[in-house]
Amino acid sequence: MNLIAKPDTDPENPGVKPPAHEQVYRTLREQILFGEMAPGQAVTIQGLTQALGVGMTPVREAIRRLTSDGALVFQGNRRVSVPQLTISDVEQLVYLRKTMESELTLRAAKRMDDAAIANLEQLDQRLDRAISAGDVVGYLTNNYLFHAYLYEQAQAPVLADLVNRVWLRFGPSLRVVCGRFGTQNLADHHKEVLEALQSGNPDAAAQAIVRDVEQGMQQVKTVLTAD
Amino acid sequence: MNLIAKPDTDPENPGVKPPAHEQVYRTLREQILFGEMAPGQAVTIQGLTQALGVGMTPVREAIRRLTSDGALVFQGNRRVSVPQLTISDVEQLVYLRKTMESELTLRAAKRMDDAAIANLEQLDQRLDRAISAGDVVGYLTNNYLFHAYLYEQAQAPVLADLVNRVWLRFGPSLRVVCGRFGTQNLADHHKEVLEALQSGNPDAAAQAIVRDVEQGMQQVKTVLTAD
DNA sequence: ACGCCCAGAATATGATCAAATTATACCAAG
DNA sequence: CTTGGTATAATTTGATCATATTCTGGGCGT
Repeated sequence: MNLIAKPDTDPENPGVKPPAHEQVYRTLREQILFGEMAPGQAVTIQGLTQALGVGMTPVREAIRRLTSDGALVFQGNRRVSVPQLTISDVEQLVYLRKTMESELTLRAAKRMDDAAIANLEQLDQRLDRAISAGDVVGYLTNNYLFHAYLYEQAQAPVLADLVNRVWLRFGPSLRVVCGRFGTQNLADHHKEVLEALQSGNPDAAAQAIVRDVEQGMQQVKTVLTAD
Repeated sequence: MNLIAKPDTDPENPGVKPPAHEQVYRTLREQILFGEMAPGQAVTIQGLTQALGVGMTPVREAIRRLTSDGALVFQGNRRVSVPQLTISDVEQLVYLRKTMESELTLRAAKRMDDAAIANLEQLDQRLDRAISAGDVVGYLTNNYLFHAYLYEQAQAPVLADLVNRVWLRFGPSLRVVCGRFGTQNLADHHKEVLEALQSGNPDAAAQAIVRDVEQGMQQVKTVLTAD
């Protein structure tokens, strides 16, 4: 075994360098999740090879994964684009989010200790700061991180995986919501979630998440019907 | 021998030839779904290029889609293999199947007319013939087709898409179930579903599907604990 | 308006490089 | 002398790129 220091500067997983197609996937995924791509926007392979400075094979693989995730859609002929949600889509996503995210919250609440709850509270404070500053990308990022950390505590990777897939579908639409309402008017129910966790009431936490989902998705539906 | 269907003999969409990566994806997907691949089995890119007679780029894209589906898993290093389910995985899949498939059945039952119910009954009869003949692949195929046709009637593509993803996860394990129990002992609750549909009782149909899911998943869990 | 032609983009292959697993040889200990 | 382990060599496999081919879509001419 070689114990000599490696010139690898990966902060998260030292010694392991993710392949290019993995990096391209993560980059595009974040751009979609945090509203840097608009619904209906076309995505071309050659455009991404130039923008990201990699070959086309990694780009192709990333696009395949994202289409399988529902984050991108085939446009019949061989074009892909960011999906535009219909009312029916949103209504199905609401059902999925309510059932799966409440279940995840229930499981997480039964497992979280004080340190984990404190971590979650810290994430929510960052979210509040982003809202106060009117930072749209910061809002979307920290809102996602809040939910993702909560669901990670449930120790249910299969469920969490599907929820992530669902989030990828309405990510681009969230950006449109912020553009219409602004970050100031985006009240959430995270405080209720935290209070329920601190008082050891899993059912109350799950119900608060359901309210959070309903309120957020209602805004998406409002923006869609406005077109 | 080329394992991929010829483009000229495409039965579904005449005149349109799907690209190679799409055909590779469908081929592998069916092999996983219908038990032609064993849990834990390694999947190599170069092996598939030779077996399917195509280049490596289409194979890579198909593998990326399948890993995103959860039908294949990264093995830490850059190898992929057919996943081996844990008890926790199965338990999460049970929750997902019960909530999503009962919802889909509910929606389908409210929409289906007599012709659609007759089609479903015909699919169930084919399933019975496969069981009588001891045809394992025929059983798995027709069982999938029964559920897939039912859920398709719900006109809820987002929900149906996620259910498909869930099925891909336990597909390989179903083959093991058949190997242990044989097709003769695989009672299902399809007749109850059909009766509920014919008598116009959506709730009863959904409850019958829940029983079908519970019974099938119980067998998977039994096989897993036997190891 | 209809059909043909051309530019551009996507598909697919093979070649090349890098990483990992397997095989082999060598050394040491019992 | 055999056996266990480790280090090294060889083969297999994965990752990436550059290139050739095919197809879609728009523009031009009739």
